[in-house]
Amino acid sequence: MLSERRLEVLRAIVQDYVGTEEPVGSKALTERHRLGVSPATVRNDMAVLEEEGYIAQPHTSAGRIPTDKGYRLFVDKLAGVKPLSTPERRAIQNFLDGAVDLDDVVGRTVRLLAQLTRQVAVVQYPSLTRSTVRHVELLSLAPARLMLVLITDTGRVEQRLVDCPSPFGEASLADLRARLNSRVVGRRFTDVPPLVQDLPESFEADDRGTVSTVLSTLLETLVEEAEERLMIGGTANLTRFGHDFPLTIRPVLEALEEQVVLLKLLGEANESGMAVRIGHENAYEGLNSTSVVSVGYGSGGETVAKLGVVGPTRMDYPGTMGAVRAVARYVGQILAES
Amino acid sequence: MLSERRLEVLRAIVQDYVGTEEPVGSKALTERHRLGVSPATVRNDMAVLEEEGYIAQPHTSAGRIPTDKGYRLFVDKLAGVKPLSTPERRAIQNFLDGAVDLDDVVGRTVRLLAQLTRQVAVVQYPSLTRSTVRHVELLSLAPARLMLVLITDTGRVEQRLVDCPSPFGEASLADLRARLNSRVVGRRFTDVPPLVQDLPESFEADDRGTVSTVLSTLLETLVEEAEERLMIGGTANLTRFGHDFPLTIRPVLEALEEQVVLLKLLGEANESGMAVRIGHENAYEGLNSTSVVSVGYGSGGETVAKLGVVGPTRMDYPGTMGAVRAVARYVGQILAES
DNA sequence: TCTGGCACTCGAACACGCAGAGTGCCAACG
DNA sequence: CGTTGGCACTCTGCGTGTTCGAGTGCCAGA
Repeated sequence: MLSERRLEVLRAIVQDYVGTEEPVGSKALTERHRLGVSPATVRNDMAVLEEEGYIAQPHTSAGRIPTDKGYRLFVDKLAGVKPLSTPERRAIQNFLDGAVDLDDVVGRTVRLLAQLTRQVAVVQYPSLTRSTVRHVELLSLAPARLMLVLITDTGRVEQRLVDCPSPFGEASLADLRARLNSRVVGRRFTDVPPLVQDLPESFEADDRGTVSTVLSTLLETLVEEAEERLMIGGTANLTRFGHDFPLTIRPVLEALEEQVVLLKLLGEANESGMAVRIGHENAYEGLNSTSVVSVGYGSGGETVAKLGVVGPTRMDYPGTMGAVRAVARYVGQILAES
Repeated sequence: MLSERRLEVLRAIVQDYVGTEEPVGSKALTERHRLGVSPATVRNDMAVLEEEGYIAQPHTSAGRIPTDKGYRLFVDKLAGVKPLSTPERRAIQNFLDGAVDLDDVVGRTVRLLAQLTRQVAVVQYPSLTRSTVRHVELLSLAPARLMLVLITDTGRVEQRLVDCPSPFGEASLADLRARLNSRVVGRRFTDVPPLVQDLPESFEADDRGTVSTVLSTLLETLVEEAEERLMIGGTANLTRFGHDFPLTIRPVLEALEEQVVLLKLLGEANESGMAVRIGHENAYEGLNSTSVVSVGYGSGGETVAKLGVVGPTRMDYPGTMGAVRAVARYVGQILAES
């Protein structure tokens, strides 16, 4: 176990490096932090920290920079979550309150998060899997063509065209609509399949084919939506990375276009709290030099989706975590209200 | 007017520069193109071209690179649109045919375009302004709360919550739904307002407030959708820009996040054909070192939206224009089928 | 009008030297 | 034993000077 002072030295290194983006040496450390010891002592401590793998030197005779392991220790033991200032909180709330629909909520959230953290923001649309059905609507577009519209309690709407095997009368349509709704409204998506399985049987032989088709389209929609949507913003912040440009930024941009990768990444967020994945802790190779801070959000204690930011491992963790948490909280509130 | 050979020299310069990304000199030109004259002659021609503003030297004693004006001439007079190969066409069609809904069509289109041109692709969702109404649905969520769902002929669905000033019975609801649909189905969005203006009058006094609210929400939806949605892809291709990185890429990323800017940009696409905006021809400053190739697409001769790519001014214009045009054509077909 | 030749210019690449920052180690001190 | 000051060493970064080569402009001649 590292002594108290050595931890303090590590904290100082992380803070300075995050601020200056330059390797930090022993002398500068003692000047900028009240460690109460001389540079020589700090040097000894640094040697130990390096041996343990918490810090490293880019080249001989340069200052030290934290390793992924060092950041990990910093996040776990040395840093709190920095709460936002009251004006910041107020600004968040005002900004989010202006949203008119779900797209707008997500859009505003992503811009807000990007601006607040000055990093790339990723927001997942509220998940359908956890949602409940608010309404199912069936519309007749042509004699043998229906449109199925599904409305969720998070305000999301999905529509599908259905080609019927045989013409379907208005009366049957109204009947199906009524029965379908009475069975599934208020139910969770995952609970729906068994509830509608026997529906075709109660219809006339002529209509059974169509009813089955409608049902399978409905179930398909639920499943397909497990592949969920994302919104991304703040990519211009990537240019702040600094030195070794194209090499760093390219794989990140590529990763951001791979929705699957991002969803997996967000998915790793711990159910309860916030997840911080640092550098190589990210399974996806392109993000090995970035950290991902993610958290779930939702209304009424239930997590309906995740959001987070992607930035350089050299980021202001307390501030970022504070911003991410605060935004998630307010989005949850907004969703609960609508 | 420039002589035939000088135009030929300009074409050669553009082609070589696009290929090599390096300033091209007189000697290299004569080696790589059968111009039939000596380097010295080419030098004289280059001096003229430079005087006229078609090419420039980065520094004295470097080769020449085309200016925006040079590219303009190249695009207008010297280059055709390079048609895609048959396998390419087939690949496009196969790829787009797999789409299941509108989101998917747009998503696939953007990926396709980015991959084909190796540049940033921008695709606008089919516009509502030009669309017609396929169906309006009203659902009762609570005694004084409705949901308005609007379905367009391009398969797009928009929903809005409506808080009623007074409770609204099922009978009135059905009545309103029927009358509304009989008036607006098949109509263009822009034609709708006058058609529904007198609707409230035909309802009971108690319900007029609600009917007005519903109508204004509907009209609002139409207007709001003038602010249309976009999908963007292929941003990782920006890293191919090369040398002077952060300076070039940053404003482009910023522009890409400003949907308003992009919409305006696409909007400039000529009704009939393709638009190519080169460098400083772009009104938006951040895109001064890029070119935008855009074109409208739609089903049945009608343009419902635009799509295009953003890339360095040093791009393969014939190839890019060919790809953009081909993709637009196939997307139009797909939309017409669904 | 085109061509070959020639002097000139300028940027890229490389070597050199210097200053500054930072380290590791050691001996001395409390 | 932990801490401290001192010292020699090792790098990187930067500015300078030099060379090399590509490319130009101009001119005289075909």
